Amino acid sequence: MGRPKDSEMRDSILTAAFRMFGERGFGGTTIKDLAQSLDISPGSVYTYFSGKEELFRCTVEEGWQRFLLEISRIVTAPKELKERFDSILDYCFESLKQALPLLRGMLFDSRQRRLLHENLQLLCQLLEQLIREGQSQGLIRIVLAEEHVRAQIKINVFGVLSSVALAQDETLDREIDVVKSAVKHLLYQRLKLEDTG
Amino acid sequence: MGRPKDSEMRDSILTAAFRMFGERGFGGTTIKDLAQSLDISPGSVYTYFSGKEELFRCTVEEGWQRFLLEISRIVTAPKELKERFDSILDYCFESLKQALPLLRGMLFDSRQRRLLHENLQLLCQLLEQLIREGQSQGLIRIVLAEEHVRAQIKINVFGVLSSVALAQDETLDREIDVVKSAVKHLLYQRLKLEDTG
Amino acid sequence: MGRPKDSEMRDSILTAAFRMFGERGFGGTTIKDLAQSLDISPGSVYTYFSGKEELFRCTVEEGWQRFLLEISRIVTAPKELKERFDSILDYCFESLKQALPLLRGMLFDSRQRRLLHENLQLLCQLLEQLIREGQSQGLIRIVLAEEHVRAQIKINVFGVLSSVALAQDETLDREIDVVKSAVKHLLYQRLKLEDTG
Amino acid sequence: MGRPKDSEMRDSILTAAFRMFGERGFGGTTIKDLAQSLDISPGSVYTYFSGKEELFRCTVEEGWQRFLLEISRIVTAPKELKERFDSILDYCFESLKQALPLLRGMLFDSRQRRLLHENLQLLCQLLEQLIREGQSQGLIRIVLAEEHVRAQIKINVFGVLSSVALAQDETLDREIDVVKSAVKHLLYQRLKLEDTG
DNA sequence: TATGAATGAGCGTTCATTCAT
DNA sequence: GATGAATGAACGCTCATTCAT
Repeated sequence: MGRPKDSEMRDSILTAAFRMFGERGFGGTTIKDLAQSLDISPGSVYTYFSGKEELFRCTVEEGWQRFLLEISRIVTAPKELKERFDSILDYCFESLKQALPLLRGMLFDSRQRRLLHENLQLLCQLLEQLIREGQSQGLIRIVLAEEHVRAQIKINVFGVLSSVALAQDETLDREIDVVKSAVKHLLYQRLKLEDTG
Repeated sequence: MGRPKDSEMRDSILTAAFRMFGERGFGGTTIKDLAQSLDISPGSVYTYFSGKEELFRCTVEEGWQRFLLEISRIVTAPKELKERFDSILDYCFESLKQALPLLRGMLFDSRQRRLLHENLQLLCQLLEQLIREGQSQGLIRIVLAEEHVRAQIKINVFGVLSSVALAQDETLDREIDVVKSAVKHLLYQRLKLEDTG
Repeated sequence: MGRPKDSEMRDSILTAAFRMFGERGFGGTTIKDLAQSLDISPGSVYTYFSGKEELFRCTVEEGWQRFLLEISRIVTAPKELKERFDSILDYCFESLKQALPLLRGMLFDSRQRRLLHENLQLLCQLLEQLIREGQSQGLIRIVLAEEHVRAQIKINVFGVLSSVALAQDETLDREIDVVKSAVKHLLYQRLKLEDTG
Repeated sequence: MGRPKDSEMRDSILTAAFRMFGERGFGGTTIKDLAQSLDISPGSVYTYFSGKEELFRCTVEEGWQRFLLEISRIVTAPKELKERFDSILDYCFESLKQALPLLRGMLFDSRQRRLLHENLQLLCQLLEQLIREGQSQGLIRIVLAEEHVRAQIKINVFGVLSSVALAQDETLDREIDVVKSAVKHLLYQRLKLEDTG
């Protein structure tokens, strides 16, 4: 009996792809280099994925689906608004840290632009839902036109992502901390919540 | 042989490169296609630039230098703070519209990450300078820690750029209008300025 | 390890190879597909054959040997000349129908040229033997130089094979009928035999 | 000015392709080997042909068109029937000698089967036209059903081609002579023409 | 200077073959 | 014996770069 075509190697490839696509982008990543980094042969990649594009898509989709599902879970949880905001902030920045290579990979290839935009929009919608709830509970300090609220959410979400994604690796952790802290302040100001961070 | 200066051809190449890098990204642009669009031979490109990478770098740098110089000029102009903010907003969004292809080219290629980050940081610094001036004049409503101000500038600058860059072409103009309007509102709130936009 | 003899598996592989080489040619047939069609693993093929080339050679040889043995049996059977010619025609065209895929496989791969030529020559020799017998019995209408007889046999044998092999699949059955009928007429003319077909 | 993209190199490639496709078939010919045989780089082939398939098609089509045009010219020439038959025989076998590599290339790749069959059918039609003329002039000894005449032409044309194409190179010239002589005899018998060959 | 045909390293991908299980 | 995941050489093809003209 040959070795099982189970998920061990497949996961190894996804992990390595996750890192390499992030470091070099889609175009900058070659199957040969990817295989070499795993000490396997280029051909082996094709045992688990039908091609480079599919490998990228799998790498991306799995992560986003898990992420958005969790955010959705937090948004609809039967908890205080503040607690949910805190959870989301924590989870988002934790995920950002972990998924950064892949997010860079998406940012760095135009073919993935639509995919990234759509997934970020879904995140914005979930956040907007939470903010609307806050407004209806009278917790939102400043009332803006719906369009402006939406735009500010978007600018902040995209801004956090891109400012972190474009940061140099040496300053990455500090960048994330600073950005997270700033977002928290902004949020608490807007929501009349006390800053406990 | 060095690069001939003051050459019209060099500028033509930069202009065509600006457009093509933006439309197709770095990897999607071939020297042959670029040359064909100018009715010159591929070899001629190498008379003015040592290679594709340098051409990209030059295309980017020239644009950014012009842009940052103008911003700097506005920041230090002997005018009311509000007027200078308005000018900057107008000029930034106008430039964003025009330079979007190239900005996407930078965003979509990991090799250009550092370059884009550095230039955006320079823009942030100029904006921060203006805001500090507003603070010292007592025009800033809410006083934040220096670090938070800096982070919020960055998030907004990067957020504006990336939300526009990732937008689909069909919704681009509307996206820019909405984002610009939202940024203006935010700014005027913070600066105790009256919204006249 | 050598080839196991008397193995059912070996025969199964040869049968499947016969069909697949014919349908897709040598280059178009992959060991993996062949194995899949038999619900065995690619590696198992190598238990019975040392490689793809040997498998092809074996597939071809076995068929030809069976075919030529039967032709030889008919030629030397103690029957009327006409009856033997009729039997040969029937058997040849029946075999042509069945073996066509493989014959195409041989025709469509230059590596098999010699093999095909040799086997067709053997068939020609058997037919010539029969015709010589007819000549010696005074049944042949026109006496040609030995060389011309041999050449005409060859042209007809090769012509029948290649005109059928090159026919499109939709017109194949009709092509075979027409060619067989024409060959029969020719033969009966030459042999002063009555056409009863 | 660079070197002209004129027909010299293109013709060299066609000539080399003609030989190599013939020797090894389509699948057996690699662009790298082809280029090496010409002492050029693989990439250069793509300066003149968009790919391997197009190169093959060009190699084939050019030859066949020239050939069929000449046959057509002979068939319709204002000359004696016998003279035209002689010319055709001479030209066909001369062409066969010269084009053999390519014909083998077509025979040895199933993708080209239809192309070869169609072109051979066109040749058969031209020959049939000539034979019909002979019949109407009362020069044909034996009258067969139209279908049988057509089939016999086809068998002979395909038979000549394939018996020569499958011959080993060492016996090629002799094979061609013998086959040509046999065809001539057959033809003269049928046409009540005197054999002067 | 300008040219553009020639170059050749390197790409994604295929598949006959091997060998640890 | 049978397995099938792993292998890696080789494929067709691309395109940044060079250099004879």
